[in-house]
Amino acid sequence: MFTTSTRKSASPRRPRGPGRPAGSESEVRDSLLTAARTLFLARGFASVTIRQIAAAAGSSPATIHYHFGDKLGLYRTMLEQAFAPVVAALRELGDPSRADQADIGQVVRLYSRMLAENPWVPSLIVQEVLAEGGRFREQFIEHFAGRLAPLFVGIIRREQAHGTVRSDLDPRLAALSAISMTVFPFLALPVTSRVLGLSAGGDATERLVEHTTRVLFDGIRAAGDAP
Amino acid sequence: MFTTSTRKSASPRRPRGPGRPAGSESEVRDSLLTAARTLFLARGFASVTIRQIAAAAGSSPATIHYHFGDKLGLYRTMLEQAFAPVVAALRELGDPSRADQADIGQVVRLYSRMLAENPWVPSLIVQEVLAEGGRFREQFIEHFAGRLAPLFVGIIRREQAHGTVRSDLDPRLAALSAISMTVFPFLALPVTSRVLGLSAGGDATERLVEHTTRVLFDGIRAAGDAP
DNA sequence: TATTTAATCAAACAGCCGATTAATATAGAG
DNA sequence: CTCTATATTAATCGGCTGTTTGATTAAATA
Repeated sequence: MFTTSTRKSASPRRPRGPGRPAGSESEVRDSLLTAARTLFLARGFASVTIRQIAAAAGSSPATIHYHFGDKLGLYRTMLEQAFAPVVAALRELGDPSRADQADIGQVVRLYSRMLAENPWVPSLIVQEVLAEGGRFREQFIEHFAGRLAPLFVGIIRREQAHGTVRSDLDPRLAALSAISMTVFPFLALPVTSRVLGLSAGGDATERLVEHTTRVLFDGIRAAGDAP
Repeated sequence: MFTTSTRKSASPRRPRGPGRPAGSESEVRDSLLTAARTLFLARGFASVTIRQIAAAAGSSPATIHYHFGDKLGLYRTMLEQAFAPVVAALRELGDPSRADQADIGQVVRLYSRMLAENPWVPSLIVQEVLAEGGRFREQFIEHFAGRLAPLFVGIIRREQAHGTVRSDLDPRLAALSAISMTVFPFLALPVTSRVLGLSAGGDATERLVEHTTRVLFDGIRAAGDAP
């Protein structure tokens, strides 16, 4: 057997190994972010290891440290990237120039569609916002809930002044009811899909939105029934 | 200095150490369960270590293994004990002899009070039922959601037949709306307390229940407004 | 009283975690 | 062509995890 024991750079295409890879553009960073997105948003920050992410991306833990410093740095970078379109979509909702024209039904519809199109948002809210010790609660309150909740309350107050919403309701509780009916069905989908047979596809979402707005505005009581 | 280097059992009351403790009744098992209850239900199964539980109970990890086999055994035993009163309270609700008399308002009130009186239930639902990989989802569906959801739907169907609930609603979606408005406010309390200034005490709970039933039955639209 | 059984803990174990180091290989600048 | 900067990995580090072992002490039994 002709063994060449000391091949310096004998193989022009190593399958894997240390050293800068051939090719000018680095694709490893992006694939790490993609893998992190999939795993973090499905299973939460704590229960995903950087070894799992590196393996899913076909890379190594040290490369994560090289590009992102540490696990939290990767998480933050991934979150910013994932949230960018959602932030953009919701920013126009908070735009004061059109906020004083929006009605609750429109807000509910917009929010529901956002949740349906980004199924990882409910998962993130459950694992990193509502759960004790969640690593995203502060930012979520500062950037989203803290702005959207007053927006909701403001819209309801305005509609109460216009006479289109009953004035015997606490506007904060009315906002809470609207948010509950809008958000909870997406959080509880893993359970309701099995105990109520509900699904999540585009058609089901539109039916849910229509139902939610109807119940929110008019309730479930039969018309002829006395209050 | 008179040093007695080999005292065999010189101290009749050691503060702590190996060996069977004096006294016929074992209190260590109970204190372990109490500590596990506090820590598990606040922070979830995964992020609590058995060393933390043992330390909080003034015991040792090996004693946990002796009484409960392993970490999951302790968790299960604690859950059964904690859920016993809740199971008992909800069982009478599912009792067929009175289920055909209950109306949705009563169910919402009962469920809300149960959530308010057992603040760890919302925490458990978030961390171990809704979260991906939660260790309680299957049991929760089997013992609770799987029975209560059909109960809800059944009540709504019956009230639709009686003409007290509008018949143009999908009863499953109507049940979902009722559950959403009942449960979500308790799950989201860590957020809503800060962005809406809501609290959780007994008075606030009663106001919330009254508001929820009102919105659920009659909606938020002003009476004079045309649908 | 002698022996077995029950209950407890300190110490150690194997395994996984995030993070670091040192080696290595390419790209690009001078 | 040489040298430095960049990008990557294998191997390792200290630390923490759930679990196990063995010693130790009291209670129960005979």
